[in-house]
Amino acid sequence: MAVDAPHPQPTLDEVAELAGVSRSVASRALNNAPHVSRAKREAVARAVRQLGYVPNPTARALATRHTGAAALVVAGEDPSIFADPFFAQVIVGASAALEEADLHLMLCLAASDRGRKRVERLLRAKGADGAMLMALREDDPLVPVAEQAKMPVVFGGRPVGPAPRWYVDVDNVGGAREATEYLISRGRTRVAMICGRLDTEAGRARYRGYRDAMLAAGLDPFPPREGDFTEPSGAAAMAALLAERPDLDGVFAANDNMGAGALRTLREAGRRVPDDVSVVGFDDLAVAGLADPPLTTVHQPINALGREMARMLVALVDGQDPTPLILPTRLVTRSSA
Amino acid sequence: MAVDAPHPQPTLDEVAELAGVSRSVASRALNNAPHVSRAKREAVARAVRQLGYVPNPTARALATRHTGAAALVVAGEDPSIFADPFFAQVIVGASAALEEADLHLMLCLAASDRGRKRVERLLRAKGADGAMLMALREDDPLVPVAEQAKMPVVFGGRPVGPAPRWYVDVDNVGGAREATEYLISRGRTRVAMICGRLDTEAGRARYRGYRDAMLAAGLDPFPPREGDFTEPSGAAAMAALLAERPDLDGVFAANDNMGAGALRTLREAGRRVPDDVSVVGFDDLAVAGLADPPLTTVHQPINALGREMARMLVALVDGQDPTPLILPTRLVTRSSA
DNA sequence: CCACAGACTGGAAGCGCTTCCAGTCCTCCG
DNA sequence: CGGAGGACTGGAAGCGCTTCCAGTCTGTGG
Repeated sequence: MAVDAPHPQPTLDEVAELAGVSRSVASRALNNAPHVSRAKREAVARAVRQLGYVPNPTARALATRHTGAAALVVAGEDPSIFADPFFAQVIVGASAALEEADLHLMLCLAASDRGRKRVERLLRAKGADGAMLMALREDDPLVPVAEQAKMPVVFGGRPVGPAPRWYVDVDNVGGAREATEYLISRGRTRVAMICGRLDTEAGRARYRGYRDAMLAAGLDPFPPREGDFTEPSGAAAMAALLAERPDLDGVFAANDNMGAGALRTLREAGRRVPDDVSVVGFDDLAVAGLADPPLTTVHQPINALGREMARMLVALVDGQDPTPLILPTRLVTRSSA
Repeated sequence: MAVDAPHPQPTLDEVAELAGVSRSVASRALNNAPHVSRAKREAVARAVRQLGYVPNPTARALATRHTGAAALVVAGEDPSIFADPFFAQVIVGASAALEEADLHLMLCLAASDRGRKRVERLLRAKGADGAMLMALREDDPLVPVAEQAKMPVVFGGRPVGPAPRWYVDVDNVGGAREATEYLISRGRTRVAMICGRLDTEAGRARYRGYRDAMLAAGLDPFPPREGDFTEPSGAAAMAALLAERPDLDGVFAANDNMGAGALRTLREAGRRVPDDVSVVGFDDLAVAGLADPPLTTVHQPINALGREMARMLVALVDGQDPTPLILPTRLVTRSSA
């Protein structure tokens, strides 16, 4: 039963007074730290209940120098990048892991200049205990910001350039290679690739995997045909590819969205999938299963990506020094190849 | 050029000292408050630059009693509800509006018991300046929590039961009515509905709109056939419906996911869409355009929903008293009906 | 019976910033 | 030329919590 508190928001002092102990003891009791007798511990608990006391996180943060929050910043020059269900899954994973460490999640969409400025402030001012950075592009203005950060930073997906100290990534090269090898194993020899943006490491790595597999099989890799990870860009790339190389018999798309776009173009062009052209995607998002025909694709553990990023960050905040992590991918065969 | 600061993290005191002013003046200069001469203002600015000073948000929060953050909490008993791209769009809208008010976004996925506990703490302890609540179900444990909140709370979508003081919602009834009327106008007379969860207000309202339209046209509304807003549940509901009423010629699905599921079942059952059966969805998410055939659906302004929620919250934090808002929907015709 | 660990305790000093308030210094008007 | 306003200024008191530290109070072994 709630009792009217003297103040709208009771403070630790009032709890201490009601419990008949000093503020120090009350504080220790609250954080169940040692050096508090059983009796006082209970008295404090009682007072807390009676007053409906909840510690003020801000004050605690100021005293402990820990905010109790971790930031997840999603870069990209356009906020709509966040509409990709990929991020939602990362968030679910990260959120669960942070919850275990009792950290809150601050989500920063750093698309605009203003947004980036705010992230910079946050990182330099210790507005959180740590940060996870995702979707950085080549020469992303957030890279120097990350270096200036006054807190640990974990990258989700390596940025282009030298690998950072801490990151979690997915085996993009291996996944792309496997996808391409699969197409080749199905007898495809003229396999094109619709790349993702080549100013992202994922985009590059997936093309590398494709090229490696093609070369290893003694086939000619197609030059990179760049899309921007969206469905329309995949459709457009497919159309261009078809015009240039009408004889192609396989396509590896750097993600499912573009794969779905490719399927649409192929359908409209009257090519049968997989009979005339086989298609493989990457990501294994819902769209892959919904596409027509359902898209064979490279599954990446997105949820785990978020979870491991968060865990790594928690370890760092705890003063440990975790090692980078690369998560495995796996081919999921459906009917498009 | 960065200069080594005396402390790893310079404080306002050091800035003041370097600028040769008192801390009060430095503080005022920083927040460009009045009563600071031009000269000192500049001196402070110079010192800030020289020291690379960034104010500590926590200390500021403690002093001002404003955290500078707003919480967006997504209820639901299963974290995977968040995978619905709907939320990503809300976030993009809310994030942009919060950015304008210079508030950070804390994202709380309150699916687990533990998660709810943390939300409760956050709301009762003033861990943020305000909160936006979404996806509450009937008798959601978060409703009482919201009432105890020591901060303004805006609801995204009315919860079941009495309307809260502040909310932003979409015209679910009107949208559903329009969708149903459209089906009827296309000559459909045996129109079934695949409802969303009826323990949500959106689920109920959309069924109400459907029923209203049917009755107004002198047709018999089907009893509610409940799904849970996912694609498989839509497919299952469609199968059940087909078994029960093989003669149906129209289906209104309470969202696009279920609409897509219905399309799949219809295709597998050999029914032609829209020739044999017309289908209309709700949401106008990407899946609607990607479905086969592309889904006619009720567009709801999801981005605006997030934006307006955030704006309303900002107004409340500023001490204003905004009025609830209901956003209009609009029918988007594609080829499924 | 006394000295001494060791468990408790509470006073006090912060954490870094805002803001009230009493004072100082000008300037301008009557 | 005196005094009333104003514009500035900086000292000091918080915001609510943690934590160091010196002191108190046990109980125990010698």
